[in-house]
Amino acid sequence: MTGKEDLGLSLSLSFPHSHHLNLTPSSANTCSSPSGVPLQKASWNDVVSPPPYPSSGYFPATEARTFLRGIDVNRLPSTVDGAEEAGVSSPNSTISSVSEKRSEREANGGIIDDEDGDTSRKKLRLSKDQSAILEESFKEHNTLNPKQKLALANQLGLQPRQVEVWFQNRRARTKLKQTEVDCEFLKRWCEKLTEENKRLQKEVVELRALKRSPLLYMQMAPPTTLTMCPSCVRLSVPPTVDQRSHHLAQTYHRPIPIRPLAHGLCEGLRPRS
DNA sequence: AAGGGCACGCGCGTTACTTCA
DNA sequence: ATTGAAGTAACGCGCGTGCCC
Repeated sequence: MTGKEDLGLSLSLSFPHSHHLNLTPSSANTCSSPSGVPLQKASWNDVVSPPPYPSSGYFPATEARTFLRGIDVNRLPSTVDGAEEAGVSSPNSTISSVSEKRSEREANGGIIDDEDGDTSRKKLRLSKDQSAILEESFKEHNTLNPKQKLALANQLGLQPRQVEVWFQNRRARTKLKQTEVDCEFLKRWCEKLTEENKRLQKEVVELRALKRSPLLYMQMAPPTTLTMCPSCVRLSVPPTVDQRSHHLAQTYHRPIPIRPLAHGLCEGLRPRS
C-alpha cells in the first residue's frame, strides 16, 4: 500500500447525496461531518442515511479466497484456518484482544514477553492482499462484531487483535481525512459568504444613494434582489441569495438549505399577536 | 430497584517501525 | 549511505455500555 488511493480515502468536496447543512445534530450521539458523511454511528440530521450495513454475509467468502491465493500472511502457512488456536500468532501480536492484553499486562506486572524475551515491538507490515481485503471489509462496515472479527482474522491469517487494531486505525484515518475535507469546505463556504456579504452591503449603499435622489429612484427598475416572501407576504431574503446558494451548493455538489433559515427570518419579522 | 465490579469495545493520542524520495 | 518525512501497526489510557451479582 503506498498512497491514499489504495486506502479508498479519496474523499472529495463533491457530495453525491442531498445532504443539508444542518448544524444542529438531531441526536445526542451523532457523529458526522458538516459535509454529511457519516463517520461512525449517526449523522447530522435524519435525512442522511448511513451506508448500507448488511446484517449477514459481511464479506464475500469466494472473493476472499481468490484474494488469499498467494497471500503473505506473515506466519506459518498451516495456521491460516485456525488463527485463534493457541500459540499461533504473528511475530508482534501474541494476544487477541484488549482485555486479554490487559489481563496479561496485569499478570506480568506490565511487562510483556514474547518468545525471544524481547519487549520491543516488532512491527508487522500487512501484505497488499491483506490490506485489500481489510479495505473491502471496511467499505461494507467500519466496525466489526466479534464474530466478524474472528472470521476476518481467520481469512487473513491474522490475530483478531490485529484486525481490531487495523479497523481502529482505519476509522481514525477516515475521520482525519474527513476533518480535512470539512475544514476545506467550511473555509471555502466562509469565503463565499464573505464575498456575498460584501456584495450585499455594497448594494445597500447603492440603494440608499438612489433613494436619496427621488427622480432616479422612481425611474429605477424594480429591485432585483429584494422580494416578498410568498407565504407571509413580508420582505424576505432575496431569491438571488437562494439562487446563489444553489449555485454554491452545485459548485460543491451539495445543496445548502438557505430556505428554512430565510423563512425563519420571515417568521421573525411577523408581527406578534 | 439501585449500585458496584467487571469485561469489553471504541476513540484518541502516542510510539515505534517501515518505506521512500 | 544517510536522512527526514510520511504512513501505519501497535500500544496505553480513559470512557461508555452492558451484564452479573
